[in-house]
Amino acid sequence: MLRVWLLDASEDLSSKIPSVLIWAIKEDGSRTVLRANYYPSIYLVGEDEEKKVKDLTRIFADKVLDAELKNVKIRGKEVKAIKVRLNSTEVESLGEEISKELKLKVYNYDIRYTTKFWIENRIEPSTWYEFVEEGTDGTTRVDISTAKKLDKNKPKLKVVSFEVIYFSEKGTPRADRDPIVAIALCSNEGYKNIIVGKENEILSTFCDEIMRIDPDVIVGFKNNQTHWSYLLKRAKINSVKLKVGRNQSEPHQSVFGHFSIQGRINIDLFDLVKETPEVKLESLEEYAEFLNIKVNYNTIDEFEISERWKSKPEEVKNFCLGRAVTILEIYNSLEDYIFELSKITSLPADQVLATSAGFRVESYLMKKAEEVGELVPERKEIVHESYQGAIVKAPISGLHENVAVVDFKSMYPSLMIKHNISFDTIVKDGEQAPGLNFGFSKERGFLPMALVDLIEERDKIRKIMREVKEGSTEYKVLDSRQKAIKIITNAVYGYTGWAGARWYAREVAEATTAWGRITITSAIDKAEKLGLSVIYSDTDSLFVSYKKDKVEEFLEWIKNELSLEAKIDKIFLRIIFTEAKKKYAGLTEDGKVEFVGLEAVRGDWSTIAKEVQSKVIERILKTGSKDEGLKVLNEYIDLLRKASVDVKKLVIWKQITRPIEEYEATAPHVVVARYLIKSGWKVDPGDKVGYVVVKGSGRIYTRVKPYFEAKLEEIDWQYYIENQVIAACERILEAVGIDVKKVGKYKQSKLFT
DNA sequence: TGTAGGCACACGCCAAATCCTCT
DNA sequence: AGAGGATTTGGCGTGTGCCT
Repeated sequence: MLRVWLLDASEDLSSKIPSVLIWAIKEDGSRTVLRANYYPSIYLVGEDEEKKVKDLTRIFADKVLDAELKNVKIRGKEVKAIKVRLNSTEVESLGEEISKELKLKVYNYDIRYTTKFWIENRIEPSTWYEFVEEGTDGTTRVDISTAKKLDKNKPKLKVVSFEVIYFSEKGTPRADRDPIVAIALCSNEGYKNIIVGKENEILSTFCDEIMRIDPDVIVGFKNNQTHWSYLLKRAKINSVKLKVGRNQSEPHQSVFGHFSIQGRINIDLFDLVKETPEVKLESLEEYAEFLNIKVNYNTIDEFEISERWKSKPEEVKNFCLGRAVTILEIYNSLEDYIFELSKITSLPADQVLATSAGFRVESYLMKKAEEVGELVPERKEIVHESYQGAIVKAPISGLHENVAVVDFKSMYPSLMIKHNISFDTIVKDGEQAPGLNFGFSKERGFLPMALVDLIEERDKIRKIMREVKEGSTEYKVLDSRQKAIKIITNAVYGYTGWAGARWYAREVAEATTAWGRITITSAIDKAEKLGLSVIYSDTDSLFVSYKKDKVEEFLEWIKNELSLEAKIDKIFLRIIFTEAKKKYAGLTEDGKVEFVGLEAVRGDWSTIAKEVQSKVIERILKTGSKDEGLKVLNEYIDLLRKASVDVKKLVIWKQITRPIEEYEATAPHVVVARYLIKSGWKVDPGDKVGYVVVKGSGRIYTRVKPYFEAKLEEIDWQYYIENQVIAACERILEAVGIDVKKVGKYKQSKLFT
């Protein structure tokens, strides 16, 4: 018996029979690689099955191991299918070939061999298993069918973080031209090093150290998008082999720009930043701050890094090493979450972060499909018709006191379960979804089943958590797991309405929102009947005047009459609404001010505008006096008139969302991006461009500059006062009854001419 | 390699309206 | 007074980022 924790799997290219190499950790802590034969299965559906089973084994004798008839389900419908075990890892091309030759519809075929490995064998990555050993041929062979899951804690992984500094005379470093000047390496066993010197030596030392430390995980920031391809290119130029893999191999690009390193897990924290909406500029330092991780170095902007390398290399080295340290610390705080997400989705930790929500849900559903004999439809392009979504009730604008926020608990998943909404339960007769000409049968559907499993699992974990010491390792692992489950649960509804989904079902998404609308509408009516005035409502939440007894009665009614759960999410002592939906700010019982949707939480407003708006609102909420708010605004306007605000606070950041030539309109941020590109900087979709508005006349785009080129003297203060600071505060003050245009003397006065 | 729809808001674009200057 | 260019106005489209 062999007990191992599974790190990753890759196709065994050296084997003649289809096999995988499984990278694993043994109980004694040693690292190992196992070899297992695995014949992937595809399914064929159509006429004349018995005959075609014979044809199959005849025509594709060398490519097919065996074929048998099986009862399976396609979107819930029982069908007979030929299950074919392929004697090949070329699943997709072979599947297509067989399908064409035998004129049968093919299922479970357009999935990568290694992905199928986990799913078909019902093995989860990042988990302990026991296998029966089959012997050894240099590598230990195991029989995958003997896999038995064990409930054991994750072993301690060896982790290395790295950061790279490139030198470029002008603009974004280019791998064909600009050298690497420093690489910082850091391990979770206390190793710390900044490698500098000749480029070929930097590269070989980097490889040597990695091979010596032999980490299970290599973590970086933007390593998929930048570092690995850059390092590979520079290694080639220097005739150095970038040996970092467990087989002395180089990193290789796998699908979708992600890099794989044999036997190790390559993690890019940038993937995590991108899915953290609170982090607006998506920088490492901002992310660290969000996670309450202290940064112990002075940040150097990418635009000045090469400059600084020439003048003060020690500072750059310190920066580089500091970043590596921070990367490691961030990784440490998120490690459990990453591996729990990997388990739930059956996507190796290496890939799970690189994939988006839709693919995580899909991977989870594929796992479930295997359990119940549901076939996996092929991925195909479809035309998506958009459908009606949720209801947002216009708020009663103004300053309110004692407002309770009542939330339905996971409304969409609950409705999908309650009404059995699923792609395999759609029926034209019987009870229909509200306002739609179809409904759902009573027989338990696939999606509700999957959702029930997820919710039950999460409840189970949360129950255990109550008995575990908060802050303990076990608690943290459980918490990571329940968070990972929640993310998958909440994304299932959206998945069904996603055009790229294998199990795309607009009807499912449409019916879910339809029942959602009925639900919230009836809740609003009931609340009003109970004498709770509904100040605002969005999708699954209601803001009501807080009367304890009545709210409790209301929650009871939801439970009994709607068979759904709702709870008081929070109580605002004071709350401000403007006329706009999805925007408000409130003071909670613990004295915190929360901003929702307002400029203060948007990444595309200058810091000064956000700061003034927050301060104005905070003052109003805390004092209850609107005049106090106006006072704050006036103080700040004086500061701006005196030009005594740091340029950094004036930068407006906007994302470039497409290749620059695809823009139709001349937007300020696009003009700046074009200028940057002309100056040798790379601006790709997803990059953020920071600019300031300078003095001049006419269109704004004619007088914008990259933030690092702007001087304080040229700032257009008038713009910042009117279009940023006042713009952000005006609607707020108006909502509480102050007409800034009349009361404020600043709007009309030309300050600089 | 994109979970969904609903929403606000800035600013450019473009044409019509209005203003302004000059004859 | 009227021509004709300059400037303003207002509706609409583009673009971004937020909420649940």
